[in-house]
Amino acid sequence: MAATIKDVAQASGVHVSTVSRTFSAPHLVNPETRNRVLAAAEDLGYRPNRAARALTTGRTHNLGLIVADISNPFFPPLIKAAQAHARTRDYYVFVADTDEDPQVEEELIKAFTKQVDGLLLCSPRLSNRTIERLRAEVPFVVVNREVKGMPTVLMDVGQGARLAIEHLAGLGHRRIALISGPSGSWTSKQMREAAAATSGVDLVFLGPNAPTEQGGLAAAAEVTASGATGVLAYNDLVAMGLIEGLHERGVRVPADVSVVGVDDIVPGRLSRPKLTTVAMPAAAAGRMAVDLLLQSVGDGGTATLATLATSLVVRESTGPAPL
Amino acid sequence: MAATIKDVAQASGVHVSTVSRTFSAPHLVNPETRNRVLAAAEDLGYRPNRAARALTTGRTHNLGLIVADISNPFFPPLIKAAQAHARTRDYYVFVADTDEDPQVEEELIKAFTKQVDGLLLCSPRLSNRTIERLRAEVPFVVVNREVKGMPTVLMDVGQGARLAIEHLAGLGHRRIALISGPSGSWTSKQMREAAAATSGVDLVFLGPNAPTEQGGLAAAAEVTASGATGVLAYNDLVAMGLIEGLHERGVRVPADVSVVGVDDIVPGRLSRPKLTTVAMPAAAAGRMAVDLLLQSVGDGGTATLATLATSLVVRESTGPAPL
DNA sequence: ATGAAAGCGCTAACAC
DNA sequence: GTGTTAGCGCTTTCAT
Repeated sequence: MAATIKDVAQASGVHVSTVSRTFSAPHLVNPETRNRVLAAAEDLGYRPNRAARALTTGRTHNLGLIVADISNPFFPPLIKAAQAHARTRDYYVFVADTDEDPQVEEELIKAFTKQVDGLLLCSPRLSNRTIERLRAEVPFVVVNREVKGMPTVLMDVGQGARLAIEHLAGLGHRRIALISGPSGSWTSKQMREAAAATSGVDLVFLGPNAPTEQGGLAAAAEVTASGATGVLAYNDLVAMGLIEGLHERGVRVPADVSVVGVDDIVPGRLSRPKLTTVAMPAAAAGRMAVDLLLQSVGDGGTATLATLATSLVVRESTGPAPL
Repeated sequence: MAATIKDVAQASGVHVSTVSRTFSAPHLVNPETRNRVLAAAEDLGYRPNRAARALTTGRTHNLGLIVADISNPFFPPLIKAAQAHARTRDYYVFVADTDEDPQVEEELIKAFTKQVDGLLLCSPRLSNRTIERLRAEVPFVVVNREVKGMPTVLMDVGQGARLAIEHLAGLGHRRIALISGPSGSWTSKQMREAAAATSGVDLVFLGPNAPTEQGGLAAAAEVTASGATGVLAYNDLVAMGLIEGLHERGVRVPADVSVVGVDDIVPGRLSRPKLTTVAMPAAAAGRMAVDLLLQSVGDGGTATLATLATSLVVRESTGPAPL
């Protein structure tokens, strides 16, 4: 059995409360006793039981992060940034993957409840109603989706989509296809609306599609059939899959069709052709989300909305429209 | 405040122990009372506090999974498989990323302690000695590394490396470069030893290298300088970076040099040329690790060693040696 | 500066 | 079948 506070108290000849103080309010205890306690603790390999501590304090100093698909390269930078940032605030973040399953997502939220002080919901697949209901159990901040009355971190894909389409239009493309993601996706909706607001180009909407390489691969046929020479894909994974699919059909990128992705994931920077993309500030979003969450944990939940700007990174997958 | 067991007891006119039983041993309570309790619980939105429960039972029904770099595509399938498998056993797994930092790794282990029943250490960067010491605090199973006296899941990279080199040799390559990973890597060592045991080829050892695309990119110069026409890279990421670096120098793959990776990550299946690679059974390893951990949690820790076979997947990045 | 005692939410004997 | 009583490991008044 691991040593408990009692063992340390006994070994150092003081009462448990003194041991407790030594760890949570060292300044309140006589340096001499403190050293004795510390020595005994060291000796026994004692570490405070965080779960037990949480039971009395109501604070676990843990944060949970729930993500739909950990294998999407978009998330790791967000996760890492969140973890690193939380650490500076003396918090740990534990991650769980829902595998895109709303039911699993709900279960995970419940499993996390009471073991964390708050939850980061990244691109949640749950309905707004469910999210609002679950909210009573544990503080949330939602990333990449708008849920009213809740702290939220958004990345301005609408702006990014606009940039991308202007870039394509500037290159002479007159017919542009938009490949959307999963049907309920907030991001897709934003992109669609932003695209619809631009003028001077012919828009065709394709999808819905799986937000993966497979989804992009599958969309290749539709794209060629659409007659579009420019494509804005739901995300980089889709864009890369699409490029592959186009390649298989003998369509060259960017000579025949230009494609731009969204996210700016690492593989897109190393693929051939290197992907032109709307860069999402994933790391900044992770940090911001932690900040909002900690703040909301502290004050009981102000519904701040943070919107982060996006930018366009032009690389090799876009070029002049064919004549 | 969320409802506690006491509230439910009060609301349903029974004692807390009865409420407790309705949740942890329903068959021991009269169906009638049970329903009354359940109704009250439902009504108050009560859910047992898992942390408090753990305090008395000693079982959290959580598992922790610690990984060096969550952005390496090798891990997500392992993580997902572990999670899914654990769920069937009524366990949840929470993930943390050490960012390749041993110090962070140790901190995370300590943070997890007492909040999980056991830990999955994937490709740990800690020294064996530290791992053995920390082991007293929480049960481990180690994946992708040999630590004596501890439950371990290994993938037989040695065998895979042999396969890869034979494949290359069969293609006529006489000079083969081996790009190793981080200096302390167990995997690198296995590969090196297996390679050294093969005959009939000229081996050159390159590295150590970062286990990432950047590492591969950086190794391109060494590879061309080495005069090798065949390369076995530490992992797929390195292989892909290398191919990119080779491409930048005008070296064609596989026409001029053949490269094989290790892992069989998804991006490698979609890159150009599609990567020939040693497939690691990541999902199976995840499931196996959970099994071993749960078993070791149950019986106090038998040090089973599971070694999973690897195989060679030949795709497009390898071809006949140039004349 | 330290001790005593109550209690966080829950389970687990042990009675009845 | 259900209530009673401890107690898990820790923090936190309140005394002293």
